[in-house]
Amino acid sequence: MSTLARIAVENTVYHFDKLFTYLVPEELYKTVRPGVRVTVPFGAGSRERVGMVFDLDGQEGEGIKTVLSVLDREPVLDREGLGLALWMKNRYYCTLFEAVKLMIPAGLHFRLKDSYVLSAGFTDFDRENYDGLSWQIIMALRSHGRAMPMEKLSAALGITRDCPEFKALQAGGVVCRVNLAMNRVKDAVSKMVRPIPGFDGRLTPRQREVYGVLCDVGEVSEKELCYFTGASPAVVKALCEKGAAEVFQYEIYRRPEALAAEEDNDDLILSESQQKALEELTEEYENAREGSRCALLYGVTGSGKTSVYLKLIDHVLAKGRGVIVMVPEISLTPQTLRRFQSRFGDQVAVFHSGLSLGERMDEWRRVRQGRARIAVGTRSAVFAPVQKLGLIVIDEEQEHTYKSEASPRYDAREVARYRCARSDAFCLLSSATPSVETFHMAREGRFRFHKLEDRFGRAVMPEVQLVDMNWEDHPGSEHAVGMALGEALIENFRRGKQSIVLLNRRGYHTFASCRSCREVVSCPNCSISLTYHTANRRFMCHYCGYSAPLMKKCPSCGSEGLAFRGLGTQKAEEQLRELLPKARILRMDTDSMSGRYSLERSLHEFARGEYDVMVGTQMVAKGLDFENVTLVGVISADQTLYSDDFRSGERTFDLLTQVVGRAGRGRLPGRAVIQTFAPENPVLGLAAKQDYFGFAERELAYRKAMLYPPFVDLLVIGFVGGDEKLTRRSAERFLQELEGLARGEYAGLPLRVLRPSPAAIARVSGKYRYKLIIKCQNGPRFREMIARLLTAFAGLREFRQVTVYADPNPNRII
DNA sequence: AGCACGCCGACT
DNA sequence: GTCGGCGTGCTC
Repeated sequence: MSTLARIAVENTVYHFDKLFTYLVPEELYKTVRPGVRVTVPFGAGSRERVGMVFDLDGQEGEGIKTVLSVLDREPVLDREGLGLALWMKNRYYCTLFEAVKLMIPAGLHFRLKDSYVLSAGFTDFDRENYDGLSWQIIMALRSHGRAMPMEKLSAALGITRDCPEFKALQAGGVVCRVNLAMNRVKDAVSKMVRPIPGFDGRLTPRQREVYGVLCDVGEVSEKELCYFTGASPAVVKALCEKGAAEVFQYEIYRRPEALAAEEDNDDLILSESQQKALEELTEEYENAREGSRCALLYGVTGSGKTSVYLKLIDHVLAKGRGVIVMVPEISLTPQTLRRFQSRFGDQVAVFHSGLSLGERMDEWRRVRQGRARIAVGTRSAVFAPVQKLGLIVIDEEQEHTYKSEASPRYDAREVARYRCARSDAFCLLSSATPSVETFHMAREGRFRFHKLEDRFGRAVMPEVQLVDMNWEDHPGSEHAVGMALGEALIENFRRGKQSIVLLNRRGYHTFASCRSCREVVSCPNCSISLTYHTANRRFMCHYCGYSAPLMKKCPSCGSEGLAFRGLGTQKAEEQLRELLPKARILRMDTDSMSGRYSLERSLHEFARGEYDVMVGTQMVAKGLDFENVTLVGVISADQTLYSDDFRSGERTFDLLTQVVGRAGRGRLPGRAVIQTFAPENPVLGLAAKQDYFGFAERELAYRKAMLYPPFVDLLVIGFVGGDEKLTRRSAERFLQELEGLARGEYAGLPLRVLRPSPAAIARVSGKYRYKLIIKCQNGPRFREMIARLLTAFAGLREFRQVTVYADPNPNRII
């Protein structure tokens, strides 16, 4: 009979994180189970912390402490979730509790508040024995009754944790410290009432009336019952006491989005190629053997990939299994959601960053209890506690948003594959422009490749025109819209059709530079220029949040000649208005779409034809489906090409393909005009031809030659510190240690390490950043070596002021 | 990241 | 002879 439990503890740091063994006291035998959270004493001061029970094993040993309390009645994680946390620690160099936190909605997180009470045996209420402040503390605690959080004590008496009188009271055993586990959000419960049928006892007229209503409706909330009958809660109470009704707690599920009014009962009609893909996928889903639990659905924009997987989901649900659908943030539009909700109704739970804590918690519970069997959402939806998982769909799998850029730096696509392997589920990647990594795997036969090469219905691929802006009259001048695009926009407007204009991200920034000293206005804390925001008339730093009001004089030389460069969406909107004075123009960017529902409303209005032109940043490029859009314009295609990152070609191709794909989705043919200063660039040429395969071959050849993924795995080690020299030396030292291990104990691992160098943005928030790029094969032995290095490095006193982190397969090299 | 332990200097 | 500075090491 085991009395030990192995527990992951919160707020540990990577280099000493592990499962800690605790003794389970007899009175907690029944409640301490894997997957429940407990509080445990931790560290030299045995301060109370939250922990997650992983298992009931453990080795008896020196200095084992005892579990203090249990926080959950029911496990919040199952065996699979616990296994996933262990896997994530190993793979992403995070702590176990960090991984655990990802799988539990924030609304269920506990925060321990340190609080104080008078000691149980304390009776010495003799004022003479205390100084003024001590007496005030005693009185405050006595009148409060319950445990009093430190913040309340501070607010009431102005004391701090380490004020001498307060410490003395603790040392003297008068006051003792306890911890309150606070849930961040209250449970969304309401008092429900239901009748006990066939009651024939005596009732007052009022009670009889209420009982009648209750029998008609069945279950209602007490509030509603009183509202409809005009009775008071006292009547309900009386009914319960007489045995005519009973009350129970019911969780109200707050739905993130209202269900669509129009029901989609029509069965989807698939084209021949969709039907073929569906049949193959269904067959594969049923007969998948070990190792082929993944497939790629490649389909050109507008080919109807969603319809295929909606049908596949039908099949999976019919077999009694659950589904996760991941979509990139950018295309989690109300349009997409509505398709799922109108088809699957309440079975769908939604997860994304726009939900409130309570909403996310409610959705999580519905999934955990099996009341919703489809989880739709962004990156974090991969952790949804779907029961009997049968399928994970990753829509637009190449999107960078699936990789977390903050710790734990997990990749939701990898987590998806891991979960599928564990649950014997099927993983479907879907895209019009698969990442070259995925394309490579499919081509190597690692998983099957299904193609939809034609647009759905009668729609055809748009005709694309690449315009060389070097021949425009005023190259690089204020005029964003060139002749060809301008004429196309006018023509399209004249024909009563809608247009979408994309302004590429980089060009969207407006920065200022001085006409006399040429200095660019930049952030004092970061090595980056400040961006001017018209909305608040301030210069802002997108990295550290620094901002400064619009200035007249140049901050470095003091002359009054600041010139604004770059083109913002507002500027583009103005130019479009000049060009098309009668057109109704909708500007879409994060500034104008800040409200929670303004995006949805704008899209709806655009769909209804209340606008002629939509202009915006990347948010107009993806996922939108309007059949009256027949023209797409790209103001400057080059910007993403110039970043010196190995994925820049891929990002450009993806963006252009996606935005071009917005045109001609209905019956009318579409066209696209792409403006560029580098028309000879092969990536642009291939994008204009919509030749994904040509692009992928070319890109793979480049990746192979330069030794980039998928031919190697990348691991970037980041170093951040306040002192530049020290930060650089820490990177050099890490390299030295790495070389030691790689030549010694870990000899033979395929490895290539680039010399440490400053990050692309060398300084952020006043801290210097260096990086070490490791090209490797990310296997268990390699990870073990890195884990050892990270642990050892944390022990080096010399570099205490430098923080180190490891980022496997980053989106971009910092 | 805390927190205690321990080894040196300034004080009653 | 003791209190407390912070440098060093551990966390069941």
